[in-house]
Amino acid sequence: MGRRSDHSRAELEALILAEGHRLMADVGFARFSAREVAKRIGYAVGTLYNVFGSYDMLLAAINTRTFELWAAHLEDRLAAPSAERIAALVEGYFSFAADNMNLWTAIYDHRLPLDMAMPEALVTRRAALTEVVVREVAAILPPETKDRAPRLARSLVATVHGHCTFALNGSFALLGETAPLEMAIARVRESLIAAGATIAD
Amino acid sequence: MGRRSDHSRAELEALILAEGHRLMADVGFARFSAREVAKRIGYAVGTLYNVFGSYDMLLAAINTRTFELWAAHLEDRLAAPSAERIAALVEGYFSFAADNMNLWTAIYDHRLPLDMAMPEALVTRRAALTEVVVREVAAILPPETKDRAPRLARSLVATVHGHCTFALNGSFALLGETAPLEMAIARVRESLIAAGATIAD
DNA sequence: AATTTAATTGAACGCTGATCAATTAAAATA
DNA sequence: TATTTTAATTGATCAGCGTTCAATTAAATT
Repeated sequence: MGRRSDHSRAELEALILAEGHRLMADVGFARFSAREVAKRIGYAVGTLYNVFGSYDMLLAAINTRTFELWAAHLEDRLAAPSAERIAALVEGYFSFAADNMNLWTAIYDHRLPLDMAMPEALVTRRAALTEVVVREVAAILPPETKDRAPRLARSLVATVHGHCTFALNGSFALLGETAPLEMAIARVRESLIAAGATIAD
Repeated sequence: MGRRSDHSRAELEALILAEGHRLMADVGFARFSAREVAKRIGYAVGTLYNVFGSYDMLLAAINTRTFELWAAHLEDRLAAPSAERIAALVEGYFSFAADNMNLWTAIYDHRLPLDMAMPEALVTRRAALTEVVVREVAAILPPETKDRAPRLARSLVATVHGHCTFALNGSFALLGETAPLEMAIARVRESLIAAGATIAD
């Protein structure tokens, strides 16, 4: 068939994704552009559209990759926890966001058009992040209430997300708060203890 | 002086702000443009730049107005609370965001360049929102711990913000959560009770 | 009436996402 | 090998964006 480059379709997709992810990390959502990705990999803009279909789908793919790196980061922290596991989880949430601000921010900056659904495959890959938290929450809930872990875990992720957002966008600093991470950990502990969890320290 | 329109400088600023706010509500952050605002009020683009200095400052002004409407909405809910006051506050946070999605979202979509500080006047006006929450939290804390109200209030706002974000961006729905508001209220109550607050219901 | 002053303009610049007829080269066929 | 078919790739083109600033306009001053 008429391909004329060194790359198979799958390789090309991976190439675009890798360079797109790099560009997003470098310049952030507002300055990201498909043209710049194309220029950096030596292809024309049209090729990116052929491979990903639209700008939105390219962004969705890039952000999904970020989700996966984020989940891996959490697992890293849990593999050699420097604190109690729940605190390590919250710290991992924060440190990934802080160390990858542009990537992390892009996840929430990008919204698909209302008439455009996230492909099932991407949904599944993104869900892995929450699943780590569900597992850890279930592990410390009393056996008879473990079925509450999914809902509680999602709610705690939301709690941490809010604190992380305000920490990184400067809202906390503006209001004089100097220890957002400690605040987030405290709120999560309170809710877990209210749910009957047993936490060390 | 050489003004040639019907509007004083202050009136023109108010006109741009009003129309800009309307456009933001209509089309959202991604489709908002200074050119479209100019077209709608019958001025040239350059005039908006003369009045606001930059696109960023126009957006900051529009979002500050949204903050004020939001705070007013909270006070409305508190004036005739349909539930216990803290629950009414959380409900007010959610309902403003849900009823003004484009405006609410724009607050967090827009970030000033790192080398550009938010004007002090705007910071002050935005802070009014948090002050409502600080006041309500202080009112239910034991007298001897009222000095903890500011930090705790900010943290609870972050908690609610996270839940509201996930509720509106579809994260909760995607994970099967159907009652984000109730979740947020539960988390806030747990933290307030842990801090020794007395809450009705 | 002539001059000064300041508000307002809008063409120009370099960028964006998106499209799609034209081009290219590999694969299939004769 | 020569021809035809097929599909990957291109990039000019379009409409739009934020931003600038010399030129224009009209009000205020002299």
